[in-house]
Amino acid sequence: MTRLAGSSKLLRAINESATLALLLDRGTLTRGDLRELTGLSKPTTSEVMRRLTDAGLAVVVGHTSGGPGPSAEIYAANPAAGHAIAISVREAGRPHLSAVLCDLAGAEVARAEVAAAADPLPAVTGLVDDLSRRAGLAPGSTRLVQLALPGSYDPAAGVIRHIDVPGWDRPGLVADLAARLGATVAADNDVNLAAIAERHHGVAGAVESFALVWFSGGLGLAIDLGGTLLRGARGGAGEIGYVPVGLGRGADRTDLTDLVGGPAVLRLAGTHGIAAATPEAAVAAAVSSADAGPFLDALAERIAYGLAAVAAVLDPPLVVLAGDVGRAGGEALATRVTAALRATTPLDPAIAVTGVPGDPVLRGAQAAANHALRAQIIASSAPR
Amino acid sequence: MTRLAGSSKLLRAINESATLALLLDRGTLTRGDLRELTGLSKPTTSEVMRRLTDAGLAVVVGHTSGGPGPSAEIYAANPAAGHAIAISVREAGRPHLSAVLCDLAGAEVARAEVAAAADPLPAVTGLVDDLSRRAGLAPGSTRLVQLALPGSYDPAAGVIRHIDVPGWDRPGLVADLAARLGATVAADNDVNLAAIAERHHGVAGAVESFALVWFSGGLGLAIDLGGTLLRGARGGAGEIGYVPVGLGRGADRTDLTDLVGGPAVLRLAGTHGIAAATPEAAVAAAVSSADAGPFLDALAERIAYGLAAVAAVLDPPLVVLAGDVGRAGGEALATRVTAALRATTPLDPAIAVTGVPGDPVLRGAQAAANHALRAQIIASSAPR
DNA sequence: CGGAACGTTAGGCAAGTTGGCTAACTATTG
DNA sequence: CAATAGTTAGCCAACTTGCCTAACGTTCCG
Repeated sequence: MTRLAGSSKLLRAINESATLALLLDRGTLTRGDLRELTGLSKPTTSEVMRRLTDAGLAVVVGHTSGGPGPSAEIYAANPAAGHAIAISVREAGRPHLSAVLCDLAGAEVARAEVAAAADPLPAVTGLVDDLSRRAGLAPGSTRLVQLALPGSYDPAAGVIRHIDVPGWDRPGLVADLAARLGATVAADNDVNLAAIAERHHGVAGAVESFALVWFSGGLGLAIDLGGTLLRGARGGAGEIGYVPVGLGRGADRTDLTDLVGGPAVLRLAGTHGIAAATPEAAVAAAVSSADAGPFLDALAERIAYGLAAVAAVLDPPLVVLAGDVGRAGGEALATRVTAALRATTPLDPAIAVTGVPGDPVLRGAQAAANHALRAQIIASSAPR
Repeated sequence: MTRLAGSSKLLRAINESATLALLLDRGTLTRGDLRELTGLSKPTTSEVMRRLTDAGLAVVVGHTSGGPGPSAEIYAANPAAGHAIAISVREAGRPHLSAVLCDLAGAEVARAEVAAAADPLPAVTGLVDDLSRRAGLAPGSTRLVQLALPGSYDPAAGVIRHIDVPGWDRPGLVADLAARLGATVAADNDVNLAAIAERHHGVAGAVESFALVWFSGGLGLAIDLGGTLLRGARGGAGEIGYVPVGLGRGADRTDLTDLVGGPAVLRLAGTHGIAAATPEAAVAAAVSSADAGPFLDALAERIAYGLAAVAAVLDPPLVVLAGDVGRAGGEALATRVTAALRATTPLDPAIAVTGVPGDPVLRGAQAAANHALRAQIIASSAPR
């Protein structure tokens, strides 16, 4: 609980934050709208807007017309009041960075892709400077950088774990980046950010909670509980590759990675006479061919096994199949998984295919960056 | 986000709530302490305390002495400002209710146990009236009733699911109770409430999050994430009895209940030559005997299998073994489970035995009731 | 059909209310 | 006597109510 107490300054700060938050949420509002939404009086609303525009946080974007009376000014949060950069990091032979610079309104201002050098520090700072210059921003005016990582970030220890990209596992890297950039640097798992994209741009817009299963070379799970992501003790929640299958021990031991990890999917495709270079290609081939039902059925059964364990622990109303393999499987795979799950357990979450177009990880990072930037701007409008 | 805006009245409400919350949290405080904690000035602190005492929410409980200057008044939240009742419901041949009435400070005022009639409505109202009368409270002065149920409550549908106690599955029962009692009625799963007890009185006081596994006749899991419990889409989170074991289908299918449910534990004990009437008796016998290692090892291995699935999804820093069987197993079982888990998975949550004495469900319900009552009182001190 | 009157709405200004702060003062106790 | 608890008085900041002006669309009469 926020234990706040204070005097008139606090009141002013509260009212300004509330007004700015409304502008950010709803886009454009007139003074009259704000008056109704905040419950404040006309003079106060005017004063608050005067302060917000003076501070460069709000701008007049138009005038009403058509009705009786004078035209009212339409306000919006100033899109240029802050900028954030989302960076997706992945390993593709060498470190590869995709980045988007967007403004406070969430609009994309600049975009870049680089095959980076080994040392992350100059790679990221160079990318940030490049984007800022191309967007015509003063260097250092980016207030927030969101990293999407193929690993898990432990903020308590300040270290990125389980990451295969060289140089990125150095302790203190995130803090060093923040110091060098003069910006807040947030870091999160790529699958978690894909889940954020799913909530903003995909099929999970309306649900209270959902779980997103990421099938690709690796295997991952993101758990969204009412809009906040579950991260676990050391950022390790959702490592469902370790879910055990059967009671085997030692060499006999089997886990979910052995069942539906990338190599396992390729092997399964092979036993059904489907040869492909990647698991997603194998699944795509199966979906488009006429007689590949048995392969998909077998794969769905394995996926359903993993989902049964997840559903028994979390009981999510919706499970989204994502990642290259999940997307390639499409509705054909989703309906088979649903059937397999219903046949084996009494739990019945809805199963859907990801609805995010393009690069879900970068889109999710962009959404997360924008969200954090808004929170930062709202908080900064209320000093102390 | 609470989007609040307002005038001086809001300020006063904020300051009063903050002060009352501090009193509830810290027990006893002088005006000077409050001044320091809230940052308010001397006259304002006096005014706030005058209002709180006038409203009967705070009382003077003593005076400082020893230092120079006049003695300062020591304030506390008025324990009699509100009362709550915790009721644990279970099936024992016939419906059985255990109840505790406690005041705002959390102190027990009265206690009752009844083997109740079939209809829950008169049983509960009778119990509440009886406790109130014995505590010398005016009828209807109890503002909050917390129910602990061997089932899951779906607040959206207003129905208690998966409950074996006759009469308690009637739709609308909780709302009817609230109307008849003129009080807020909260309902929660008994294992969830045992987890709350574990946080307040047991071994989970300091951790950020933990999972509590309940071994008894049935099998349950409570997930505490930073003090809030995960409940799932339809209150079904933690139904780990459904976690599948191996890829069998149909009659061949095995789940965790078949492995570590009460009957399964009894059977396992039997194969190791231990005969007992209940699973907890079997485990207790094994722990106290010298040569029952093999049984405990086998049981620990099965438990570790279930925990591996839970840990892969949630990555909790701590797992507490609770319920009759978990408590009977004690440290002997916990160390074996730890070893078995380390041997099979790379995940390494700490494993501990429940540290809650007495009836953990009722204690947890009492803690939950007290917490909700405090929130209610704080909220009611800030009108609108 | 054109223009003036009317009603409606945006926004500003002035006076009044509320709540909290500072500073000075009184009272109390080791 | 020195230090501290608590009160009183006056001030300030922020919000509200009520009223005013100006702008705009509509309507109605000449």
